[in-house]
Amino acid sequence: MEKLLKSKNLRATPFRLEVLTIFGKYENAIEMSTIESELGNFDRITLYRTIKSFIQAGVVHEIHVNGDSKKFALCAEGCENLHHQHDHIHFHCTVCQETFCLDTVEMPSLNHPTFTISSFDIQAQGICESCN
Amino acid sequence: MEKLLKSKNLRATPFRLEVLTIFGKYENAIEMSTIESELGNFDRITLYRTIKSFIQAGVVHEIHVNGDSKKFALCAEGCENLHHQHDHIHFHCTVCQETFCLDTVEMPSLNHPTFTISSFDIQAQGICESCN
DNA sequence: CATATATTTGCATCAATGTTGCAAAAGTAA
DNA sequence: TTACTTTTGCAACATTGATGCAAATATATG
Repeated sequence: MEKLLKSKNLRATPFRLEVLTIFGKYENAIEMSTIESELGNFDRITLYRTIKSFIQAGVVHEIHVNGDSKKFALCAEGCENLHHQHDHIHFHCTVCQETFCLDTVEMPSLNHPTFTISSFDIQAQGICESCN
Repeated sequence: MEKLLKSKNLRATPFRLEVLTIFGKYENAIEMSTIESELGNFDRITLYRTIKSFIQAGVVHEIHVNGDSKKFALCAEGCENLHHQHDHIHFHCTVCQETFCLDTVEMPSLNHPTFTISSFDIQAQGICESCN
C-alpha cells in the first residue's frame, strides 16, 4: 500500500493509507459518503484533496453513475498522471445500486470518418448477476 | 417550438421558449453559463427548474463531458419522461472544447455472460473534424 | 369571453460540494 | 539532525442544487 502511493509519487501519510484501506474493503466503487462514514473524525477538505490527488496520480478513478451521483474505485495498472487507461466499462445495477468495473466485457472499437477518437468511456445500466 | 413543449406536456411560457431558442442557436451541446449569458435578466432558480423539467420531459439531455463539467443538448425524437433513447455517442474535442452528439458513429453492442445490460452511454474524447 | 384550476415564476432561504490561502505539522532527503 | 518540500487543518468563500410559498401566468371549462 505504501509502495503503491510512493510509486505514484505520493507521500504515504497515515490519512492516505487509511483512505486507501477503505477502498480495499469494498469490492465495487464507493461513494464519498461511504468513505466519510468509515472514517472516524476527518477534515472534509483534506479528504477532498486526498481523493483529488489520488485521481491525478492514477490511484483511483471517478465514475459518473447516473446523471448526478459519482463514485470512486481503485485503478488497475497502467493509470498515471490523469491518463487513465481503463479497459473496462462501468456498470450500474438499478436494483442494488452497486457500481461495477466490468473487465469481462470486451471494449468495442469506435470509428468516425473525420473525427479522431482517442479514448472513450462506457457507462452501462442494468441488473447485475446477484440481482438477476 | 410551442408544439414541441406541448407535445411533452410542458406549458409554453415565454421563458421556456426563450431558453429553447438559445438551444436552437447552437449546433452543439452548451453549458449552463452559455445559456445564462444569452439571457438578459433571469432568475437562477427558474432557469435551473426549466432545465430540469426539460430533461424530465425529454426535451434536452445532459452530457457529462469530462470528470466535472456538464453540458446540455436538444434531444432527438423518441425521448420521453426520462427515458432518453439516444443512438449516438457524445464526443468532446480536446482542442476546441466543443461537445458533439455523433449519430454517425454506429453504436456497438455490449454483452455480458451474467449481467443484463439494458442501456449504456458512451463519452468519447479526441479531435474533431475542423480541429484535425 | 370570463372564470376556475393547475402550473410556473420569483424570491428567500438553505444544504451540499468544490476551492483557495495560509500557517502549523509531518514526511523526505541530505 | 537539519533543510526542504509536501500535506494537513482551519477559515473563509464560491458555486450549484434544492425547497417553501405567495404572486403571476397559462390552460381548460362554462
